[in-house]
Amino acid sequence: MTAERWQSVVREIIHRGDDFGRPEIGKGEKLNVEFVSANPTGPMHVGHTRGAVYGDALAALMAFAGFDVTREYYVNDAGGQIDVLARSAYLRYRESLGHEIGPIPEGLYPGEYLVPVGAKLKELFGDQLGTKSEKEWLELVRPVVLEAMMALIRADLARLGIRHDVFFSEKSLHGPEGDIAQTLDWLRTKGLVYQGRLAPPKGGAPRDHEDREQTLFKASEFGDDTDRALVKSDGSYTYFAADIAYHRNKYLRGFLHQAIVLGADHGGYVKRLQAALKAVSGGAAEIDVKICQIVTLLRDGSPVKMSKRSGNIVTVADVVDEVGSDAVRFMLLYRRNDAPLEFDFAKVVAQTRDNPVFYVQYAHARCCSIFRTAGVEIPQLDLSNEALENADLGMLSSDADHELMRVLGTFPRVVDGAARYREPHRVAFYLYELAGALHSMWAKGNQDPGLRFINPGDVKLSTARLALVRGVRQVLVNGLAILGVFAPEELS
RNA sequence: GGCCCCGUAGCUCAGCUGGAUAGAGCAAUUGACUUCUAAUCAAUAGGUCGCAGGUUCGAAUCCUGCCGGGGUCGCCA
Repeated sequence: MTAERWQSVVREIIHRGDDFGRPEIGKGEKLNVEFVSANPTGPMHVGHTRGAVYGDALAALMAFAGFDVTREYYVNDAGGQIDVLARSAYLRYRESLGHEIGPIPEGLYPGEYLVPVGAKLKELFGDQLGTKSEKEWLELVRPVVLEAMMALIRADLARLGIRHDVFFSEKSLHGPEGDIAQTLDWLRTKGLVYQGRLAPPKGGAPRDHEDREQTLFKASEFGDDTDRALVKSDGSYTYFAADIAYHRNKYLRGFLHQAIVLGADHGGYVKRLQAALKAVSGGAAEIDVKICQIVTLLRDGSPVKMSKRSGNIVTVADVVDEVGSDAVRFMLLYRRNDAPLEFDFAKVVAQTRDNPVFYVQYAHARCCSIFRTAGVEIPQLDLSNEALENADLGMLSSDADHELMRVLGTFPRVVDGAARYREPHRVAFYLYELAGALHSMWAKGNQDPGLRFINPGDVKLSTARLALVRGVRQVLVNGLAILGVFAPEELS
């Protein structure tokens, strides 16, 4: 009885192909997944990698589950750090004009990646910037260096196979008629903004607490721990004010479902974000804030020391160049997002069972190899989907057959759970299990020829077994697609 | 001090959305290559699920307290 169910699973896989296992939970509703959103002040470093990969896989998973997904990157191009960046680039500009700049002053970005930006500024402006006031040249330098940094970041994301649909500028929210102003007006009409004082935080050491009257948002009415400041003492908006406007903007664009991927250091930001969206959407929109815990890089068993001051940072590019995008992605996804993770270069490069990436990819390659061999050993075999769907699957009666079919049959449930709880790692673990079941049956075929996938003396059995292998391959393809990991036809 | 995350085999981690004897890989020991690619497989061994209570027919899982590790507590971004 269960055997019949399993057989129907194999048939269903072949029939539905890339759609097999698709959970029907999104119903075409719009979902915005915001991830990475690294500050555009330099290339991406490893710290960003986990959130980038997790966010991308989450987006793919939710798309597979039927959501209309938008991948979004919030560009923090409005803060004081952009001026610091522009000054740093200006220094490189002077350097490219032949001025002696000496060591990069404390507080500016020392990275070599700004050298080409200096040259670009020279190309664009000649020696004219030196004749202008700082206010003037900042205006000219900012957009140039910003674009250059975003180009670096896009290139880093591309290395990981990540592509965002929308790059949303924080700066575009500012201005007298901008979203922030409009949002604050709207909040005022709802009585959610007031002038008041905040009690100093208990314990700890508040660095900058000023007991003064200020413009506050009633975040505590929506579940936050305290009310939050909206305007700085110089009259400009706080980062949070912009963020409220940004999430309202997403809501007004029709995103009733939102997800955002943040690093562990932003854990304290969760409540206020949820409060903000609750307030601006009147409770109509929900945001799922996913926190990625830190990654410890290990080389030869000991942590890789990084120091920003000495410029000794490991970048995304470094890691991808060393181990490859597939290995990086799979290893980072082979762990719950909210658990800390050790990333050991030696293990990630190893092509053994120690490394689940190659184990799973090898399973896919093995499926392909079986089909190549089958075409040679039994030329009269019909390997079309139609023929395999109509194979006599009752021939698949060994324990190994049953185990493999059983694992195949659990794929839809695994994906459904992964999508519901936004946990792509479940798919990664599942693929590992499926790969194991295939490798195991393969090895049994070495002992017992009756368990081989290809039996030249028995076309009927071979057809059934190949239908099974086609099913395994299809599920590996569907799962790897969610993770964004390549499914190779052979390993070289 | 408040809030958040973590504590499961020597190591790295699943299981946490209550169900049956708690799982996998690595490391250790032992076997399988004239193969449908052994980049693989099979077997042995290894655990008071941080501690103590509570809820329940039943707890690694839910609740409370404590211990240990990490993060965070700005008008920064």
